[in-house]
Amino acid sequence: MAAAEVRVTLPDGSEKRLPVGATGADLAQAIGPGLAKAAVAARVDGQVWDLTRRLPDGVTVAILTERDRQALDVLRHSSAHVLATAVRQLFPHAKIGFGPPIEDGFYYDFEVPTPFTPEDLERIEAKMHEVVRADYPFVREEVDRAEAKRRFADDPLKLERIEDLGPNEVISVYTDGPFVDLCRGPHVASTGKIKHFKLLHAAGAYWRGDERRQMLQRIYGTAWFTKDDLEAYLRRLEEAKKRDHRLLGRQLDLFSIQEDVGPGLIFWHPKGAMMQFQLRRFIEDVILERGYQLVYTPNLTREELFLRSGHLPLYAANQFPPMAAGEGEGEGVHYRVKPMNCPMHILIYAAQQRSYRDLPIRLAEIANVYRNERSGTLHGMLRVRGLTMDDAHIFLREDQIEQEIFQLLDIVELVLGKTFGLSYRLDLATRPEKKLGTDATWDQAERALEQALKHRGATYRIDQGGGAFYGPKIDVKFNDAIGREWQGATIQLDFEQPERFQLEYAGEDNRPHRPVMIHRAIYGTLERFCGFLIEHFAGAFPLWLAPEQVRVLPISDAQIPAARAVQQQIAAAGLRAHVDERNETLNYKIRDGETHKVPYMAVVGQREADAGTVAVRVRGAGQKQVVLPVAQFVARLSEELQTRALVPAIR
RNA sequence: GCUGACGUAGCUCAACUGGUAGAGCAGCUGAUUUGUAAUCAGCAGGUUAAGGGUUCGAGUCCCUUCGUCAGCUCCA
Repeated sequence: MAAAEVRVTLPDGSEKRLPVGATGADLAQAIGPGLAKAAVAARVDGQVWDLTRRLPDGVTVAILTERDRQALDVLRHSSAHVLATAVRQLFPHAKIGFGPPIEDGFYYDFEVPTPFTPEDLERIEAKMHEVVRADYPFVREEVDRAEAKRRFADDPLKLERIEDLGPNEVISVYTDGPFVDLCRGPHVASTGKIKHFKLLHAAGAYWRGDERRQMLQRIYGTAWFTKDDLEAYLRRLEEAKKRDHRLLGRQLDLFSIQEDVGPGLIFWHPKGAMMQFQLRRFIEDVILERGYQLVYTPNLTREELFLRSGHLPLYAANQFPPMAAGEGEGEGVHYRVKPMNCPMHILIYAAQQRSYRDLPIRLAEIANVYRNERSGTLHGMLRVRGLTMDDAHIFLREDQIEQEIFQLLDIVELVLGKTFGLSYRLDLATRPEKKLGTDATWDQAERALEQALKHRGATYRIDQGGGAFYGPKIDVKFNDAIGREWQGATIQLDFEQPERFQLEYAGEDNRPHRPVMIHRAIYGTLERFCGFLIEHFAGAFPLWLAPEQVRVLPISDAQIPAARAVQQQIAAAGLRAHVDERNETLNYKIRDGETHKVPYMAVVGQREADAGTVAVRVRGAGQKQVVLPVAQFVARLSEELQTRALVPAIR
């Protein structure tokens, strides 16, 4: 009888009849015992539900198992509740904030009088294991607003949350054993499902991310379905630690930050500077072939320039304060260090009359700019105050925007995709709250970028409110060798500054027209990109970037002259090589070369000296060695260098 | 900027409840002349981040400043 049944559709399109009141768990059981065992949650008409909720008639249901990413989020969300359960037992007066799943785990925010110590975390984790062993079911209840307020009368943060819920929202409450939380859900069936987790660290976090509100104490943890996954994740954290560019930067003598000079200011040591030089040279070649022109502009300017550009009202917090002019100049004259190059390049554009025939005009400058980043945000080379941008500003007609975006995406593909072998994705970042210009120009600019992306056939995501203050942008996000996401390249469209500077070009109609501007960077900044490269390659750079490409190792002093001759042949081919003439054993020199991640070591013993060969040791390849005539060795390396190969030519 | 933790030799780390700063690696010197991831010995190296305070006595306790780290926020 139909009234006693509900009908649900499965993902394969088939239909299943269940008794009224059947839950997701019942459905899984009806499909098969294996699925019932593996089931974590149900996706009901696209929404993830607890397995214990009753299925309405006519819905489409998919049973989520450990293989579904959404199931992992459910597990982590439940883990956050287990964390809160444990914290409430150990700290009964802790007020509870939010506890969502995140990228690789979960967190929960608590308001407590004193921050959690590492010892607290150990105790909390132990208590969590007790909660798991107790295997409390997660019980969902729907309550009305008055009831919700009554239940959370002692939790001001939750009360605030309840106030913010819309009038028609269903208020649900989940209970696991002793712990009750206001929560949308869903959850796993019981706390016993959570087995493989670990608390990672605690840190302060503002309530609702607002720095004017009180600071809560956030505990981060990670949780996985299997022990292997958990261990793999913890290994990944270890791996990330080993790749830390601050550590490798010191070990490989690439860069330093000097307390005497100030935070966020990078000293590029000779080896790091060589990398920067190679990166610069590469990108300059690429853009010069594509119609760009190099310019150099001052680091300082009268601050009126930034008033005119619109920086001062909206960007002053990120700029260093003004400095007075020298003696003899007017009292009121103040200078600023530049945080961006755009106004400078605009002045070059405006320095002469421009014709529609000249456009696009592409002005590029790899220049230092300085931004007064908040001290707490600074981080090695990845977030600095002195930035070397591979910057360019393109002045063009509106009808040229699309073509130019295509060219820029081509450059991104050439540099990030082809040369560095990175996979990346595109974000379209739209107008932020603090912005210049009218909604009409923003509409126009956002539409232009979106059109270009669509016509290109590119896939992209929308980053709502992520744009620059003067215009929307396409941000390029790429992944490194261990799966982390980075941002560098950016393409920004700007209708605003041409307006503010009254830029013009003479059109075909012999009348003045306003050009559009594109701001773009491919590496982003050389600091961040270099920091990324260090972590991505774990310091083992491809040959073309490696500061030291070949180390020639004489086995004893007797082979030093032969080794020097080899070094000269290598250097003559444009490769960076040096001879390790130190009075040490071969083993020592090899260990030193490996720890410094030199791509090739060329061992010269008496046999090689006599035969005109080298015994080549490839970085990381262990004892395996290839004996080659010097000329052949040099030829193979030259090829590897020219092609900017990512894998060694000799293996 | 905010919250918390931290700051000892170039690097990694020691130094009991306050009692004269110590080791390994790196560096220098010498011996050794080495065949694929550390040869041996000796020497040198520090106003314990800076400044102030408490104390007979401070690396250790207190205050201020600077910096670093984990986050929040922000972002190339």
